[in-house]
Amino acid sequence: MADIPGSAEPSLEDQIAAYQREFQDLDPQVEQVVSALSRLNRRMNVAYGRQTAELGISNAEWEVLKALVLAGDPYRMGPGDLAKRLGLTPAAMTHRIDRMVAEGLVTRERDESNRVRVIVGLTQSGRHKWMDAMRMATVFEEELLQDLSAEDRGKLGELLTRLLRRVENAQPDADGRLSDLD
Amino acid sequence: MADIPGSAEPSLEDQIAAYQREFQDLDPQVEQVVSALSRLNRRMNVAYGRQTAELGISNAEWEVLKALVLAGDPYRMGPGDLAKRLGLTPAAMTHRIDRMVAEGLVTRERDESNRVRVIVGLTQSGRHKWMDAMRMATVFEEELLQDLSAEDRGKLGELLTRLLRRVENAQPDADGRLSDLD
DNA sequence: ACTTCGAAGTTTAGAGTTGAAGTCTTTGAG
DNA sequence: CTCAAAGACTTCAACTCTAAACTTCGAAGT
Repeated sequence: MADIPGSAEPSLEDQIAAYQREFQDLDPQVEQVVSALSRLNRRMNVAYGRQTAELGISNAEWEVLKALVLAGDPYRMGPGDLAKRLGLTPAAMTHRIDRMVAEGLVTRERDESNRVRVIVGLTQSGRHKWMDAMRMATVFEEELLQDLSAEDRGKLGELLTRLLRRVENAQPDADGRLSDLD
Repeated sequence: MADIPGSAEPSLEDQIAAYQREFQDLDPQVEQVVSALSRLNRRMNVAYGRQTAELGISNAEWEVLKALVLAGDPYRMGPGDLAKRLGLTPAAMTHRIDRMVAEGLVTRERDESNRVRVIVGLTQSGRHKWMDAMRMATVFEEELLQDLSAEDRGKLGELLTRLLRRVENAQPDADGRLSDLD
């Protein structure tokens, strides 16, 4: 038959076993953490993608809405700042805003006090979309953590935050291009 | 001056505070876990990207090498299986393989026993690249977890694995398209 | 055998991104 | 006051991915 061996997605355990087989100096405990983290994050993004798709927006658009809402009250930012925040090039931001203006999620106006600048503002519709997406996301997240006791949740948050702090201190924003936002 | 308010990346705490300000029914403990997870994963990918770039390959190419190595001894897979494994469309896989063949990282041959099939195989050079990338990755990962005791590492791995299991049971591979691999 | 169906890869068209070049304001040095 | 340099955004060309059409080979039915 000469079947090609591996194909469908292996279980986490099988994968770690494969890593150890192919690469001796590997701490399985470390690999467990790293692989689970990566895989979990991926699955979560798939879930978010499904939810935003249901609302008729893309994940990319959701991120722009998030950035604007989290910016606070006037809900306005310049394209350049948005680009930095989302980890995109300004060019990509220009196009993304084009689309979102066409869909009525944001507005684009020139800053009258400094006519080089552009201001992107959230529309009512954009704000509502964000709220809807947020409601769906929190339901999903609550469900995800359902099996964990309050204590475990706290511990998990603390451990992750410690790791995060370590990475952020090690590579202090470097080029400023960090991709997606939370 | 009329400066646009938010711009550079906020700290994790500030961001969670912003979420609570804009969206009342939010469990801060849940949000802490989710945001830290997402952010950490992102930073790690940036780090991996820098490392693979140093070796002259892209993150995308690294993933193909990983899949082939983890497949085990003959280090061969069909493009379709590779695509499923990496969460790409077969079309994207075709192009990716084109590039990697040109760079000498993999070979492409027709399966003589079934001439519809194609077999992608790892070259010596591809295997070495993977080894080099792996060495760099493990150094980084070890450093990342440096502050955590063995006990904490175990606990973290266990908690993440529990979450992962929950997500995987909830959405059992759905379309089979899950994007990147660990 | 002949024909049809299905599976595996490739090709093509379109969406989205990047890096580099271009445009238009603002700033500041002479 | 003028003009060069810097900054903010946009435009352009090249690249990568997706979805859908297409090609080819193999398997199964009649």
